[in-house]
Amino acid sequence: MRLLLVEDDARIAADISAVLTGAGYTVEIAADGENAWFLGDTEDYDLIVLDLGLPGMDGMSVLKRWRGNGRHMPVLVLTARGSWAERVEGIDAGADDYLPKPFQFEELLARARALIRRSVGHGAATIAVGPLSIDTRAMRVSVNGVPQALTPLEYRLVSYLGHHRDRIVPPTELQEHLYGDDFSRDANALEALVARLRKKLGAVAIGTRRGFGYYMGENAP
Amino acid sequence: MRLLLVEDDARIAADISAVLTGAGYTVEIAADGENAWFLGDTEDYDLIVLDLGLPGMDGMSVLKRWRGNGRHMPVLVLTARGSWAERVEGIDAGADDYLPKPFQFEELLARARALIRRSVGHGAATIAVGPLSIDTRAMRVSVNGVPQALTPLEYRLVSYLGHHRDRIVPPTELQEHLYGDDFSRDANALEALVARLRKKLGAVAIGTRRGFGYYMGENAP
DNA sequence: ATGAAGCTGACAATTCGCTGACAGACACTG
DNA sequence: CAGTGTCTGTCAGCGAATTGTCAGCTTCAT
Repeated sequence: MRLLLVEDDARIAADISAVLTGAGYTVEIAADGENAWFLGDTEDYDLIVLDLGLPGMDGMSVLKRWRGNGRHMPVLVLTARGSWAERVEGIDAGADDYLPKPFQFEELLARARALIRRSVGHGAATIAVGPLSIDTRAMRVSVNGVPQALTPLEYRLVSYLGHHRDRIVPPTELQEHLYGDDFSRDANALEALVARLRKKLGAVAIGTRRGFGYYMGENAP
Repeated sequence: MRLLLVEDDARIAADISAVLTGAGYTVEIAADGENAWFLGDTEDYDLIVLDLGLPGMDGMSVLKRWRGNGRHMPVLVLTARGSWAERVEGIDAGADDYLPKPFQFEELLARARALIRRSVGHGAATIAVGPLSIDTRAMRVSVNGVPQALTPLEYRLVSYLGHHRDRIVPPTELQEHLYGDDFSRDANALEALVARLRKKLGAVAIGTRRGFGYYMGENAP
């Protein structure tokens, strides 16, 4: 899962980023409105955490411009405490959820999970695909009810494919979501990762559509 | 189920009460500390929802006096957000759970249900995980019945993991709960703490899922 | 048939978590 | 006030798990 964190205070940004990274997300940071707008408009994120009150372009304007351009990724807005007017304005601007500052990191994670789930159309904390079940809260994957020992990277891949079940996911998209900005990796790293996963979960767990990408779930040609 | 709601703001009290009543609970309201203490000490409730910052006797003192008198009904404390010191003090005073304000009513209900379930399940005060038993009231941990001398920080870690048994707790979450917003500590501090604990409680007490976090209880693999 | 795309096993580099030693902060005691 | 002991953060080094890379192989589409 790839997140964009828009926050101008470097220290706060580092803290939040650490928490999100610890929860298994790939986090990129934008420190001002211009940059945030550009990244949000051109890149593909699973969630954007947007702090209002930025230098440069105002956070609310950034959000409005994204929505105006038809970008509809989930956006979680961090607001000042008790600012009701801001909330209302934000709802109109197209925010998906709010978190008044200061907040518990745990709550940020819970809301992030909820938003990501909702955005891809699943209501439950556990996603079931064929013989697999993915518990996004315990970060555990079971095959026919038997829990599997997955490494963090493996889990992130399964989780992403599970959230986008029945859809072909191009390798480039997967690389972006797994590795973020870091382009240093060989394309083969992903293939090796898939191979290791299939060995653990069974060959049927992840399908390949040659020339297009990988998928989980039903996707017969 | 009979609940006591301790809240001085009449409007907020009415709102919360309506929600709880709607969920099928019988709700009584105490608007100040003296009254709350009297009711909690003489009546029998399945759960007490306690807002701190009351007129008259302070909420924390009320809680301490209840516990001092041997009353051990579950208490859910509503705290100001981000007040780490308050939380720690509350743990010591004997609170069973926390909810930072403002909160979603849905979450209040969920936590209330969990607390009530837990309290009827096994006497509330002790959590048993494998060879460990954690007496949350006496703040004492035993291994196979043998009491262990734990330092305050060690106890807080065990207690937190015990309350979240069978769940992977990411290191960032633990750091937040142990150290509050102060992220200046080296990540290694937590690891050192875990190492010391394992030396006291036995290596099996706390498990590690590399790349994910720590856990107590069943969580293989 | 043939080249491209994808798979796989082996190996190496890197990261992560554990541990023992040490030091500063603090409280308690004589 | 000095001395002592406890608690906890920091450091450095070790071992192991994780992950990237490479080379050769298989499969597929045209």
